Parts: sequence; C-alpha cells; structure tokens
Amino acid sequence: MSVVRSRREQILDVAAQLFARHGFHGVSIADLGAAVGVSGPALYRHFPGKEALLAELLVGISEHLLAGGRERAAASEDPREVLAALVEFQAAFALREPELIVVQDRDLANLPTAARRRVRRLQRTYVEIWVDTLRRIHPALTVESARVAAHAAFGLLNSTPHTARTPDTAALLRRMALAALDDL
Amino acid sequence: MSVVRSRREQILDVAAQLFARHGFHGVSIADLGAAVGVSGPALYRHFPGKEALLAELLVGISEHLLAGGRERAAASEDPREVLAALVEFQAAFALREPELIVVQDRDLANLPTAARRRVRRLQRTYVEIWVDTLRRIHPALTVESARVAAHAAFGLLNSTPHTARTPDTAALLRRMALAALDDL
DNA sequence: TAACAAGGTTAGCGCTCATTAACCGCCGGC
DNA sequence: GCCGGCGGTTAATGAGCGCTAACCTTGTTA
Repeated sequence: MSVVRSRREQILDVAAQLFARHGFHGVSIADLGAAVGVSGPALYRHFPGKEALLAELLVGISEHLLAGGRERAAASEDPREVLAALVEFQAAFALREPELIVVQDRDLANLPTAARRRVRRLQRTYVEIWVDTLRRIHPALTVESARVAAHAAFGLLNSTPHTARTPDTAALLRRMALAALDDL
Repeated sequence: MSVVRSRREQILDVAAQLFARHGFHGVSIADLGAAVGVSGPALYRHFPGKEALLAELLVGISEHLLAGGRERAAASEDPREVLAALVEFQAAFALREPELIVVQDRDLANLPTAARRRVRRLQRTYVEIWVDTLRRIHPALTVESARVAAHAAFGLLNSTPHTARTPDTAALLRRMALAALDDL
C-alpha cells in the first residue's frame, strides 16, 4: 500500500469511480484519460482496450471475494462462526468499496464473453461457500432456498451504495444479515 | 388489463426487458423497434426520444411503489401490521417485475435531469414511509439508522433478479426481511 | 554516447447511433 | 367520396466513440 500508486492502479481506481457513477458505456476513453491527467489514447499504453480494463476490475473483485470467503470458511469448524465471519467480510468490503459493488453487478453484461464466464464462475464458487455454510447450520434447507437466502444476504449487505455511511452502519448491517439468516 | 395492449405499452414492455438485459446504452432505437416488429424511427411516433421512454418507465415504477406504500401505510394503525404489508408489497413487486427492479437502480443516472429529480423525490418519499414505520416500531432508532435499515431491506427483497424464482421464494424473502427488521 | 523502451501527444479512420426529413398507405368522419 | 391524421417506411445527417498511426520526449543502459 504505497502512497505513489502506479499509473496502472491509478487508472483502475478512477475507472471504478467513473464506471460506478456513469456506467461503462457512459464513460469514454477520453473521460478516463482526463480523470487521471493524461488524454485519451495514452491509456492504450497500459491496457489493450476499454473492455480489458473492465475485465481486470471485475475479475479482481471476484477473486478477492472468493479468496476472502475461502479463508473464512477454512478458519473454523463451527458453521455459525464461519457465517459470522463471512458476513463481516462481505460487509467490510461493501462499506470500503461501494463503487466496486455497483460496477460488479451493473456492468457484468459489458464484459467480453471469456472474462464474463470467468467472473461468473468465481462468483458462483463464492456463493457456494455461503450455501454450504447455510446448509450446515440449517440441514433442512434445500440448495435452491439456501441460494436464494445467500443472494438476499448479499443484497442486504451490498445496499451500502444507496446509503450514507454512518459510523455504526457496519454493525447494523451485520446484525440484520445474521438475523435474516438465522431463522431460515 | 386487456389482451391487446396498445403499441405504446408494448414498447414500454420490451424496453424494460431489453434495458434490463443490456442496459440503457446497450440497446439502440433500432433494437427496440425490431423487438416490437417495427423498425427504428417508428418509435418516434410514440415517444419524443429514447430518454423520454426511460423516463416514463422509471417514473411509472416510482409512482406505483409510492402509491402502494401509501395505501399500506394508511390501512392500519399498528406499525407492525404496516411493516408486514410493506414487506409483502415490495416482495410481490420484486418477484413480479425483476426487470424493472434492475432498470430502476441501474439506469437512473441516464435520465435527463428533470425526470431524475422527479424519480429521486418519489423514491425518497417512499423510503420515508418505511423509515417512519420502522421508527414507530423501534422508537430508539435514529432517522439515519432507520434509513440504512430500509435500504438494506430493499436490497434483500430486490435480490430477485439474481436468483431463480422457486414457488416458496416469496415467503422466504418476506420472512428474512421481517427477521432483519425485527431486532433493530 | 548511441540506442532503445516507456509513456506521452495529436490527427484521423470507421463505425454506431439518435434523430430528422421526406414520403406513403390506410381509415374514419364530414 | 374526399381528406386529414395516424403510424409506418427508407435515406440522410451529424455527433461521439474506440482504436490506430505517426510522431515526440525522456531516462536508462550497453
């Protein structure tokens, strides 16, 4: 975490923000260049194209989430502890990077097919960690219902882009998510 | 609810589906025309432009939700009954019209300023119904926290576009939402 | 010191797209 | 039986965009 970020990281950062605010198609290469202080085609020195830039963002997010999920799942035998850790992890990410949350589910469709498949696969695997954990806690739960519940929890936690972030928001969201997932 | 819908309604319908799948900028006027069986500029006989079409969709959604919310809020003195009715209403809408859910929060930014303000205002008023109801149930809750909780509940209920809709999904989502909103 | 790679620049190409123009057939009411 | 408007059509226009080309500067290195 150095203070001087490479141009590459800088571009990814402002791309996340602009894509979040205006959508992938609502941001031009020229806009992106302007936002980092260079103009237009300079970006091609760092990325092969606009879609590749989006791909790197989205693949990065999914890999980060999956890695974090695996880590939490491996950290305990008790599925309730795992669930609490997963909720905490997802809430922290959603609060730290609300723009990425927005871009991830809004602009998936704009990825080239290969990258889209890759992201989908990573996401699915991440969801399955939640599904497995939920079913260990509630053995009567079907896979389908557990999946619905997991997505509902994501929706709840990922609501951060729509709200002001007050100091106790994290705790509130965690508590709500755990309550929702408790009486399945 | 006639079987023969006017061309106008038909256009709005397919626009909702295409916008949901590909995003506002990902759908051309020609695509839209083709999807209703006419081609391209014929749409200008029914709408002054592409943005006006989006505006009609989004304003329609917000008005529908606000009207439904007001109705539920006026139907009972007991805030817990009101909350249950609100949850049921939002869940039913999210399950019936997942495409509209997607378009509503994805393409708000593509509205012309006037319409965007209008939609924002309607949405805010709808949220305030939830906030007031929550605070009547939990008097210690601050306005900000109630707002966070309301948006979290929307996120949970509006997760329908991400999941297969099995027969008991509605009940599951309602139960989760009420559980999340109960121990605030 | 000469060469080169890295990272900029501006100009321009080709394409897509929203919108407008100009034209046309049909059909209901005077 | 005419005629006006409603709802279509195709062609054209003009803007914006992604991307490539050609060129330049600078710092590093053999």
